[in-house]
Amino acid sequence: MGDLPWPTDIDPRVEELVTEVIGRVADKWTMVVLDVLAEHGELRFSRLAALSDGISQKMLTQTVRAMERDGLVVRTVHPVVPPRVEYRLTDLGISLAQAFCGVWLWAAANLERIHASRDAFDSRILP
Amino acid sequence: MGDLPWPTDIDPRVEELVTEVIGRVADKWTMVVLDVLAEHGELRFSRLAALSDGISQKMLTQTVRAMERDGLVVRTVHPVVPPRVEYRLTDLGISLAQAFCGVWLWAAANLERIHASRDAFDSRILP
DNA sequence: ACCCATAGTATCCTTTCGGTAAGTACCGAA
DNA sequence: TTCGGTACTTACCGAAAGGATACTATGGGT
Repeated sequence: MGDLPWPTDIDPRVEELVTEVIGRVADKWTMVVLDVLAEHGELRFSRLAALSDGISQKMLTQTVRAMERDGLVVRTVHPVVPPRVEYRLTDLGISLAQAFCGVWLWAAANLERIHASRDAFDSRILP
Repeated sequence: MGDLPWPTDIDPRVEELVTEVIGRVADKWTMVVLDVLAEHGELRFSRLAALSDGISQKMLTQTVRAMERDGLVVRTVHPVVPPRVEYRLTDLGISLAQAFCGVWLWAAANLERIHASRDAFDSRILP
């Protein structure tokens, strides 16, 4: 085994950093926001909230700030009243969205297998 | 905008299910275990624990059980004493590992950009 | 003088996460 | 008879995530 199509001989120090970055970035809301911004381009806060189904204002602010810090989105504040703030992906954010595309497609393609497996597992252990 | 290289016209009901699956699967420990099993093939519980750096016994049991339920790993119990339990990825698990490969490579390739962005962000808002 | 809209903060509170530590079952070896 | 080795399970507890709600700042319109 170990013959998967990617390098396995990575510096463990780098591996640790990568794990940390993935843990940060592979969060539910980050992926949703990433997806929404990838599909719709630049969006204002309230529109982004409406499109990110189920997110709370607090979580959206938090998510989008962390993404800005990581260089995934740019946040443009227009000094007007009422406030107008626009969010869009950076090149880095777009490249991450493309990387996640594989996971997204995998999930879509295997939805039924996963649910079938869950049902089988549950009826195996519960009466 | 919206000209990203994947379909955007998905049934919202499916989209919701996909989000749920991704949320389930894109968990820190699941990704670590997935990676370890992809690299090492079949492993016993204690070896898997040792290779999944930083995980507790409880979390490993929990993670691996959820993965079994979702059909990502098979758990083989050998009825011997002391107990011997082996874990390996299913085809579904392997395909997920491959899908995440893109994210992994992205993280490895952009580590420095991310940390640079964080440093810049932090020195911009903190004194 | 008052109201509105937007993009937040701040606060409270509940749920979940996750670590430690202890207990369990089993049988063969000493 | 007691010990050891493996793979758990259970109980407990503090930390952190995350939802709901209320509050803030601002200036233009009426």
